[in-house]
Amino acid sequence: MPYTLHRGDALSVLSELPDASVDALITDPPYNSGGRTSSERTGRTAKAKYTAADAEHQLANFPGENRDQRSYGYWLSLLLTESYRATVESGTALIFTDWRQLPTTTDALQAAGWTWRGIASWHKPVSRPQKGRLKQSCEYIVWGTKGPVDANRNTVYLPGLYQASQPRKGRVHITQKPVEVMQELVKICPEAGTVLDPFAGSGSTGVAALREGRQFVGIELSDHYADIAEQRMADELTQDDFDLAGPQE
Amino acid sequence: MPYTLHRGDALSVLSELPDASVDALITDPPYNSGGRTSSERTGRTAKAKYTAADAEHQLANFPGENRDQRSYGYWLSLLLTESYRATVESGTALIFTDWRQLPTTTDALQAAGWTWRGIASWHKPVSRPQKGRLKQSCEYIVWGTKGPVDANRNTVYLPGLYQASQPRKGRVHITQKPVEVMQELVKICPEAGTVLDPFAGSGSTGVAALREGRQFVGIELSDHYADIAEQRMADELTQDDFDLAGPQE
DNA sequence: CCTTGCGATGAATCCATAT
DNA sequence: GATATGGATTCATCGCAAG
Repeated sequence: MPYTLHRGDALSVLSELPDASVDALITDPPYNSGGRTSSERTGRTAKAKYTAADAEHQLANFPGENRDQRSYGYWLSLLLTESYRATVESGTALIFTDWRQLPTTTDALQAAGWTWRGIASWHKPVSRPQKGRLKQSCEYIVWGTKGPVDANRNTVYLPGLYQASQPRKGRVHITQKPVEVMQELVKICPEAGTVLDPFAGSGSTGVAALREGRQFVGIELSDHYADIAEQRMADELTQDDFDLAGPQE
Repeated sequence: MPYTLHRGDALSVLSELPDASVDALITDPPYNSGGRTSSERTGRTAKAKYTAADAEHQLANFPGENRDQRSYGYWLSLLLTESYRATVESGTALIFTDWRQLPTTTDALQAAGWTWRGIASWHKPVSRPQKGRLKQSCEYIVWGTKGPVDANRNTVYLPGLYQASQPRKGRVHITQKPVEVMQELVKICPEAGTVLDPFAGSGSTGVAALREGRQFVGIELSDHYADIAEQRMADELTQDDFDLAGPQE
């Protein structure tokens, strides 16, 4: 089976993963931002913060959006420390973040022992303009490695800017990432290596990993989203088998 | 005269500017990054750090690249504090930075009293790819305001991503910014308002401000670059007059 | 005027060697 | 042992000249 999906809290499950068992950590943790005051950030649900009041979709809420600034940094450090342990030498971490949490994320990454290597941008062409302001049309991918970069182990050349709109049709998660972007990013993991995503959500990272011939280990707390992720990954494999065998006559 | 160029150290000259005399701070300070060890960062010239070993151009060096990490943050805070004082209420700051100094820049901005509002990206299509890595193809624009955003004062909608290559033809500064990008950015300053750039360099911000009908106050330490900036801005005005009057017959 | 081809370049990063 | 210097890497893009 090229993928495993654990159900439970990210930190608890991570602590049970064996040392040096994955090649790349690629994840999109809850941002705990989206609000000017502490109470706006911590007292509201993800859905209230990240979806417009007039949005008509009925996407499910997700947990883990109630930390204040300090505890967010602390919690993220713990998480990245456990992930570091589970990653092989010269393995890579790619962490999605928004502008507000970017400095905290680079701090937490380094606090956890990773060598910070840079920032890439994900540009979302469809985003709301605001009068008298610069549009917040990018999210950011903070990346680093466990020790030195091994150019023999990983021979791809990846871009520093990814452009794609959030999925609209068939979207099942509020902050779902486009699979085409994730497919590019999983190439940072050596072929047939293992990608870890402790916040699997609706499973886009897993789908992308499978499509690119990587193994996948995911963790998801919410049963609602874990069910969706399992289904999407299973469909992906069936589709692959179909492609390989061709239609039966 | 729609522009003024002071020659001297940014901090010293800033301290002599009157309170609330400019509408927007738009600048590209020296980054003091580039290098893994302290001595690599502080002991080498800008040219040694930021130009490829095989480059054939002979652009002049620029000063101010010898601060270590802590003093960079301290110095930038002082600078942004003085700029804050010189800026009107609801005025805007746009500060260029690279990935390494981005967290320090957001800290310094806030330490100086500005309200941090976001990050925009400048994507440079021409940048060196590297094996096993994500390309560093973006620089970042950290932006904030002095107090609340006043949407009546400033009615433009600005993008969050700017794509343009560094000037190639006629480039005079190692880190010269494309005028078309700066022309977009100066629109954050109300029409006929004043843009301040304490690191004027070869004067691209000034040229952009003049083209967009904004006043400009610049500061530049190096006489070499101050001469170039004066010339470029003077040419810009002559060109404008020419455009307005049409060719003489 | 448009197309093709060639050459130069990058706010980079790292390793090997010298001091 | 820490720091300084030199050289190799790599490709999308852009300027320019030729066709």
